[in-house]
Amino acid sequence: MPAAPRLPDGGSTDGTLAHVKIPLVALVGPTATGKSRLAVDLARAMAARGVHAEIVNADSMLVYRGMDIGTAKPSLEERAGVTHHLIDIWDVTRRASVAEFQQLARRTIAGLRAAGTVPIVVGGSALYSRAILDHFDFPGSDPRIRARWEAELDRIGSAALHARLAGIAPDSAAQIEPGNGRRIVRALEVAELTGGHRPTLPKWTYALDDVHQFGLTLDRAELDRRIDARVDEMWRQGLIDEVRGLLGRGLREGETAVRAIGYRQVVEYLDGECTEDEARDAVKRATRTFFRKQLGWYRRDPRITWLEADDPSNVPAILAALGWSEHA
RNA sequence: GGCCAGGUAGCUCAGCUGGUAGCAGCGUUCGCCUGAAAAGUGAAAGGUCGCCGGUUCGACCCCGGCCCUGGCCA
Repeated sequence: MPAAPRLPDGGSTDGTLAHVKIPLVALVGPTATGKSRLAVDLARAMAARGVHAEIVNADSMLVYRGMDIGTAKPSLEERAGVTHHLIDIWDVTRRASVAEFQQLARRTIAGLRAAGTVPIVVGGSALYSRAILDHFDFPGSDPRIRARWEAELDRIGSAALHARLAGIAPDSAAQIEPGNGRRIVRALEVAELTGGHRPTLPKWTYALDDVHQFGLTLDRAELDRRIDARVDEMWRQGLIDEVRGLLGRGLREGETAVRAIGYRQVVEYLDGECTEDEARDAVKRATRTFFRKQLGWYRRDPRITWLEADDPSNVPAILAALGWSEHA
């Protein structure tokens, strides 16, 4: 049994945590801004104050075992002894699911808090972090129903399927563009499953208590440069070999892992669809596009406190925001 | 030096045997987003069509000259 944490506000610990508020820190923001690093630094800074903190991954691709280089997964050294949850939990053949991840993450967070440990949720997958922190209820899923509608999509096309949806669930149809086959299929699945309409994005209200969300930001041009350098570094570290190995473990059979930036393009190269240089450029481009898309999600969230990437005062700033000032 | 091909959106190109250009691809910007989300999807902004002159009612497209690029021959 670990000892009850000593709280930085000087409060006495009597062995019960019922009266203690354990905050949740969430670090979000675009890729390559140093979220993982900051999370570890923060956890260690907390540890130095006698507060135990652990990291909960909220990145859709770090969950896959063997996808290390291309996902910039923090190495054991980089984790520096801080416990990370929900990394390397699935094989690449497994189809990812936000709803399932939400369950896992919430359970993990609840467990940590119950033990007096501060959860630091880190990840650049906006839907994932929102599903964890916000009011998200997923209506359920049925593979057979899904497969049937997917087959129908292949048969008649998205526009025609959209028309079908309009007849079944007009509200859902009105929210989905006729070209968006994937979402149309899902809406039909939900309609059939529940008889109702699919839910839409919730307001900016946390479902969990005492959430403190911080976003890392960086000048776009600088981020572009950083991404180029990082992709080159991935190549040097052997991304292609990593992908080769994963192909032997069924990467191609999975539906989500193969879509990951870096992996998709290298698979295309290995399939002879493009040259190695073209693949590398494609990875850079895709990553740049990706972070712009991430920015779109986060900059709309009014709850996020923004921090400049790599600013050495970020850790103290976060601690101060939690009310744990330096000389408390 | 000669010959050939070409100089059209930020990039790669399409186009018209003359009536001021393309829903093009990539990029950029902005938007949507509840079980694949590093996914999926919608829209917008970008061009004095290498330069100068000529022919013509009118030229990006025809003619002449020049500049530049690539290739071939010397």
